[in-house]
Amino acid sequence: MIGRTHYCGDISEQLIGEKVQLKGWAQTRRDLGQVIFVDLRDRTGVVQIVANPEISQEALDVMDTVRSEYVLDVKGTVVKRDEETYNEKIPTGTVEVQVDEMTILNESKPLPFQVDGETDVSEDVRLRYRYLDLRRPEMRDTFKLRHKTTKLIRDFLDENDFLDIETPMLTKSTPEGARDYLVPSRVHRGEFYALPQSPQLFKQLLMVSGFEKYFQIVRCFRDEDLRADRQPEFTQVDIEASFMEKEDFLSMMEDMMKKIMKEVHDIEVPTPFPRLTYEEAMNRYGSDKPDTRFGMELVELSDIVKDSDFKVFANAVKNGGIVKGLNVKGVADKMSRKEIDDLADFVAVYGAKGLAWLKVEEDSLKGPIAKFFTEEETAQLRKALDAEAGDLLFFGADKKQVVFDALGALRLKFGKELDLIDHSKFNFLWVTEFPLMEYDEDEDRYTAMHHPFTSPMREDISKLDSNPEDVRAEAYDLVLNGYELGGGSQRIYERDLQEKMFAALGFSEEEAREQFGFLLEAFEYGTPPHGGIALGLDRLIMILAGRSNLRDTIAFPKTASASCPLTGAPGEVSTSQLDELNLEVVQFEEEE
RNA sequence: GGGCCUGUGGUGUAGCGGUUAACAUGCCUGCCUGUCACGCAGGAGAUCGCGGGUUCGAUUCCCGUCAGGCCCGCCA
Repeated sequence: MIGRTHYCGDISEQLIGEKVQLKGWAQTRRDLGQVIFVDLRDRTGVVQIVANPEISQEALDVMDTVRSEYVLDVKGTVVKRDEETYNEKIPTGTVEVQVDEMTILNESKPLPFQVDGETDVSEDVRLRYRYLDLRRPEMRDTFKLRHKTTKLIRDFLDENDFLDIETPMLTKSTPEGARDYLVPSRVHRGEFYALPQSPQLFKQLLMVSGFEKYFQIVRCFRDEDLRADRQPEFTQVDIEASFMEKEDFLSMMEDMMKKIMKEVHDIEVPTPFPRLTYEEAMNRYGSDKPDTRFGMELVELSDIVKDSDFKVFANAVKNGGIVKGLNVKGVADKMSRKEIDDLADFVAVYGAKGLAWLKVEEDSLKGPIAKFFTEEETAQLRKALDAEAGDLLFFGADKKQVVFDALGALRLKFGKELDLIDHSKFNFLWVTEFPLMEYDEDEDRYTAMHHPFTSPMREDISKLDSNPEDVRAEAYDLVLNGYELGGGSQRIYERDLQEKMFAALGFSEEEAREQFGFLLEAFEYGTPPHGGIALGLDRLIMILAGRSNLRDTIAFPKTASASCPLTGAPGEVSTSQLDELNLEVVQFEEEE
């Protein structure tokens, strides 16, 4: 090591008596007059250094001027502490370094917030001074974990013959999918590059190229509104393989996740991962990314209530919708009428027009809608919902999607609030058999749920023309603890099937050529069967690090409005820059 | 695009139609040879996000706006 003999975190009882040289930051100073302690921190940890006049008056005088976050160069001797002065809170707490000689390499202004303390600082301030925020051990550890994970992924894929190949950041805008970030071209006036939403098309071209196994840990960009688990630029582990059977591919991905869990958390994740079809996931959890760390599944009740006197239920079924129930165990007496009524507002954001409920008593159901049900219906409801006295039952009756969304969200809300979630669990699962396409009412056509190159399941191909919404895709999402970690699919590689797909999506051959011509052309030159997946690395790290905020896993993230408090991005540019690009900023006014 | 929440010394919070705007921590000065979130004594530090309105009087109530957060739409 140059300039230092050890890292702070390495100082241990093995080194007692040795002269060491350390460099780092002064975390806290405790000045007792004739003896001064400083906790010296580097990226490995903290060790106490001590100065007193018996060792060196000069060092003591320097220590006297040290303040928080001064950068120090310390030479001294490792000594064992008296037993009654051990500090059990730090790994180096049984030893300390007696300072012979100390240089202040740099000073620090008083900090906008304390680096050593808890995270009781607003995120706004943390992001403005991100470089200080990142000094906090908790943050440092997250990025060590991130490095370790990406290294594991690279090593694993390398061992499995995958090649890391880069793809362009400046590429062509395609109309499908998310909104693109655009980059104006100076050379080609009036034209724009787009930053990639993912390297999807390029990785398929690399399959045509014959690389057979490709991966990349790559930045992707989507200009859509943000969420706690969404950033405008994010990192994908992008993987594609030729000639691999789907089952082999999924099992390899399972091995990769298994290895990560073993190395990072020393947890044995059982493989193969459980699988749910999309339909089953929606029916049981009201979500295509179910959190299976707790039960409380949705219960199908349409058949029981389809002829009931409660018109809301009966009509929902009559109009092609469904009725589902959710049994929240044992809370009937813990929730006030107002708390229950407020839940109607909670589900309203998902389009639910109300939230029916019943309290379960020893031999009856109680609540405003109880009177509508016959004895037989009541008995069937109790049985279907496994209702016991003290339970609170909620019902959703509407179009399928509304019921799924509303009850799915309600289930998660109760799961969290009733503390039903075992946070030591890592529940991986595959969700399969997604619909190939969904109807887009705005555009009045079907759009690909994944993307237009996702292969339909063989047995559903015949339905492409007649019942496109019933065609299932050869696609799979990897879900962990209620987060979608990533999604992939087997791709279409046969020309006639691709044409059928485009036709089902309402593309003419010319339109398809126009938008994806280069890929279609490539597909005419010997395309191997292939498929792959893209995993959200930031989300994976977020879950591994036990965070609920994606920003904590990204060194320099953006705020919810996609700006950067540290750099001030985005910002205006000079008129000469605009001139070069042949761009003009028009005055924007509120539109009607 | 829509909804909800937040904005008070550097930081984190309290507060109220009329206050000397409170507390903790940090900062500065002094004292202290075993602290470890050291302690003790003293001190400095706030146009209460910004603009407008209501009012005799607004940090407090109302409207707008900006910034941040969460959610729906959007996004795989």
